[in-house]
Amino acid sequence: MTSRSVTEEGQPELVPGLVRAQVKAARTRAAKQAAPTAIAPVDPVARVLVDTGLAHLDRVFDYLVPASMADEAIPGVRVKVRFSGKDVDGFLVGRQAASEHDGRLAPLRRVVSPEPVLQPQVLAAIERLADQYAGSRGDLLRLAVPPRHATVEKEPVAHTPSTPPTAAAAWGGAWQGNEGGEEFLRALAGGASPVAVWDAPPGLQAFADLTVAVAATRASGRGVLVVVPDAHDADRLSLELAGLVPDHVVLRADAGPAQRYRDFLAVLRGDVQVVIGTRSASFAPVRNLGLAVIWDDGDEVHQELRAPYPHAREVLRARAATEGSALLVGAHARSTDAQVLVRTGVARELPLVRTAVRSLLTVGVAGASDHSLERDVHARTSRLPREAFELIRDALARGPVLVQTPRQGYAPSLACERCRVPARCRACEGPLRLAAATTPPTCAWCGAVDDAWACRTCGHRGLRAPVVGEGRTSEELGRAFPGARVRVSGGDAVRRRVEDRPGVLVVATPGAEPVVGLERQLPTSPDTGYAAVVLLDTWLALARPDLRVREDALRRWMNAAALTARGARVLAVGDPADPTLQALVRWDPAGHAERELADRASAHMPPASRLATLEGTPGAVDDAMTLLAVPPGAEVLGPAPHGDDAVRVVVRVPWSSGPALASSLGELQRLRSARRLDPVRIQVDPPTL
DNA sequence: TTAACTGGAAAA
DNA sequence: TTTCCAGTTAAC
Repeated sequence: MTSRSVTEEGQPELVPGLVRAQVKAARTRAAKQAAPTAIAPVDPVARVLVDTGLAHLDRVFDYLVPASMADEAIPGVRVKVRFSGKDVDGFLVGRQAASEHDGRLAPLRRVVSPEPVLQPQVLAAIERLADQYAGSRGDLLRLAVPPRHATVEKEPVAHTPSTPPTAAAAWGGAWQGNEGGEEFLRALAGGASPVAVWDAPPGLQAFADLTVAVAATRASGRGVLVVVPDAHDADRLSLELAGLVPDHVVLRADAGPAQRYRDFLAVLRGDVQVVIGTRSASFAPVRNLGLAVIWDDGDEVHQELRAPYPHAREVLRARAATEGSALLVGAHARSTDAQVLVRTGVARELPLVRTAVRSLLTVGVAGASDHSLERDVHARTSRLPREAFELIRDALARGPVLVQTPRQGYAPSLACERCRVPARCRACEGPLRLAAATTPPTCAWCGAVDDAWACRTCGHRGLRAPVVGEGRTSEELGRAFPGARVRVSGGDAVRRRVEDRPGVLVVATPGAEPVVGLERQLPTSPDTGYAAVVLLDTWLALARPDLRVREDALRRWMNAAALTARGARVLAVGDPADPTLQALVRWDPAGHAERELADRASAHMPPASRLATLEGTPGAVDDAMTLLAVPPGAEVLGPAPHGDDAVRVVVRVPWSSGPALASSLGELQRLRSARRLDPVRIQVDPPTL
């Protein structure tokens, strides 16, 4: 106060810089109060989605647009606004002439960037997903819009002229393996938007078909978004697309923030209209989206791990529905979720042409039943029935051979040799393991050594190792086929490619199977691929106590079998009477999905029924359940202990009550947030329990 | 962060 | 009944 007046009077200052700054600030403040900022002449009200992190405030709030921001404050831009005393981030989602709000409106503080990063179509999909997953728009926005990178935004736009769509003449021969395939293509090319479940034929040609579907959509002037499980698939598809649709981009989740934002802007600005990527790409703002594709939707990596845990298939479904685009759910093995789309009439199916499959490969089962194990010396010593041994030996002479062996840790690692009951620790019931071939069995939990183990069920003293890692399998196979070059892929040493030559024996865990051919090279013909594929220990893949074991096992087997060359043989080692193995032998993805769905229906399990989980401290979950208005016909299971001092409740409803359940859960989240209750983690449609 | 609102107790 | 205060709630 005194120092200010001193300055006004022009007398000497003690701290000149500081005093001058204070005076300046005071004058600015005064000026602001005297002349309130001018408001934009047209549509002065901005609708803003404010990121408060609070579920009950997850909606738009109105702000005034200062005249200075009139041109930049367009729908989709990031803004800063004052919200209950704090500066918070938000997205401007609309402009209008007036507000419904009867209080005073605060002005926008700042338009953070002129880029309209939140496109209205993407917002529409987010609204839908927020309802479906009882989640907040804010959480979904974090998944949909990458963090801003100012430097990248200022980079000059490299304008590459878009390549004209390819002529239909180049599509000959594609989609012959599926009933209704050509019709689907014609619909895409003609600008229509079919929704289809595609049973992709085995062989490396599936991505060639996919490429043609992309080209057909481009020919109608529309954009395409393809979501694949991992970066290897993205690279392979990108390679396939290079010929027909060179103008595409691969969005990489593992790229740095700058590259991610650069690619995002290229898509946003319409520089590229064909996008490939993993699940985080499912929100990419592709211009004039004509086709959304999810490849291998049964792969668990399509499940988002951040709230509200949307599945990429559901994100693409929302995108296709709100943008009126086509949707293709494609895989070698049909998921039960895809089957629901078929069953409910949402999607038409593109089933396999039986004769086409028969010309591509033959599948057999080598019975490793107890009976044949006793007769077959090979099976006893190396888990490899004679039939499999002979197939590998013969096929190695023609080309590379793939042996798929279940991943370590699928099941307890030691079991009774005779009755196969898992071996457990006498002290703590933990699973027994072998650290090395020469050490005695040791408990994986408490470390107790048990060198005098005997089976508690049958008294037998012999142990077998049902889960043999790819390391030991490769040793065994190396001994069985001394001339072969053994290549191992799995764990953290995944091999993408393997050379196309006879004598190469690949041992891989499910999902880590290398593709035959060179890294930057397309399959040269339908004859590229493994000469044979052997699936070991199939009973083990079916032994997991998981709701989706069967569909997951068939998916992993079919994906491995699909890497074969035309005319190859596939042999599964397992029980010939098992229905899932029979579906593999008949190559019947649709029938298996239908039977699995029927089983789930009779067991009231998803996706035939729909469920949601609520997790949290016992008190929080209890409060939540009191507040939750469950729809009629709902069953509440639990609470059951879940992790350290947390419990979980499962709410199950008939399929038709899914939306009602989601809406009750959304209401619950808003109520909880408004009352500041302890957090509860809610997951709608969790893939497994 | 803060203004507006609520409800209960004290003052009139 | 009015006034005051503390705690709660909405938040543009």
